[in-house]
Amino acid sequence: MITIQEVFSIQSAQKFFHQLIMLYRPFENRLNVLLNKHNLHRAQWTVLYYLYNYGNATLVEISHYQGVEKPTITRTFASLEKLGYVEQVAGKDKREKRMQLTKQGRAVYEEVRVTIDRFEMEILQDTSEEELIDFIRIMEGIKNNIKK
Amino acid sequence: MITIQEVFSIQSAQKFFHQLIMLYRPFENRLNVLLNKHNLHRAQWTVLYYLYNYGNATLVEISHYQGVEKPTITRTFASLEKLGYVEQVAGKDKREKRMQLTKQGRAVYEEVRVTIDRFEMEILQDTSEEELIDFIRIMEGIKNNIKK
DNA sequence: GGATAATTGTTACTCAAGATAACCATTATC
DNA sequence: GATAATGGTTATCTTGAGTAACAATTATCC
Repeated sequence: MITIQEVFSIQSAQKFFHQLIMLYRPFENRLNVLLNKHNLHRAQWTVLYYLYNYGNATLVEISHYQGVEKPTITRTFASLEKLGYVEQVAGKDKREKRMQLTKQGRAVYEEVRVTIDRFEMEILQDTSEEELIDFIRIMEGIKNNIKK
Repeated sequence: MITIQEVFSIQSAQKFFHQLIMLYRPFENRLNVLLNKHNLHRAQWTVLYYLYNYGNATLVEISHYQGVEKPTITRTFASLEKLGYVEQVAGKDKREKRMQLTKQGRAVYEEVRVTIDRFEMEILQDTSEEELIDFIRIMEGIKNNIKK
């Protein structure tokens, strides 16, 4: 039984999904332009973000968090290690490869952070704090529904 | 001069951006799983969406709309043409290559639409119509700010 | 306590989707 | 009519992801 209310919802949902897709690509483009100036890419940046905010992590942790497969993170770790931005920490296992930011990695993160913050403020200039908080809450809910 | 209010905003903005990135990837994964059942990918689907809702379009139109370069759309058009989902329409130019959905293309769109709608409803189940509409409005604003 | 299962990570290979650069036709403009 | 702009293509490269198969280590279960 389809009600008028549900019909409206389907249309809004369609529009929402389409907007999300259409928003993401130009957003990632702009982000990558900023990151390229620091010889970084989006995938590396998200790992730096995680390590900066959560201390250290294993490959499996990050791959779960980001919803990608393990080999993807293996490569990202390897590239960040090569750049000297991350290093290994002893885990409780011989299997575990626990990573954390190096001093240089933290410095780079903070440097790039300034650029990204400026970009964020530019993009979100018309958005109020309240809207942003609502937005974040909704996104978290959606993310949980996706992972189910 | 940084006020407390602005400091909060920066933190919200950081979180917002991170959530957007973290949301998008699993979302695209799930979407692609659905689309793969119909031998489609996200990039093709967005073109089908555009043509279904806007009638017909040139390569340049779509590349502007999606914020990607022309060669990307050349390939997407080519693959959709090969599948028999789109066809050329006469434009006002000999240069223009104006595309529209074929009968089959429209049928496929509508068929896939049902699957996608179900997915959308599942993901957005906790979100109200009002929140959705707010969300769409904010995303449109952000998209405009990005394109500047 | 030892066989089996699970976990952590890697390597090799493939693919989607995008970018850039250089180019050809065609149409506009000066 | 020469030059610039527009629409589109081709060739080549890169990022970032996936799958499959595997090795090493640790947990579990009989």
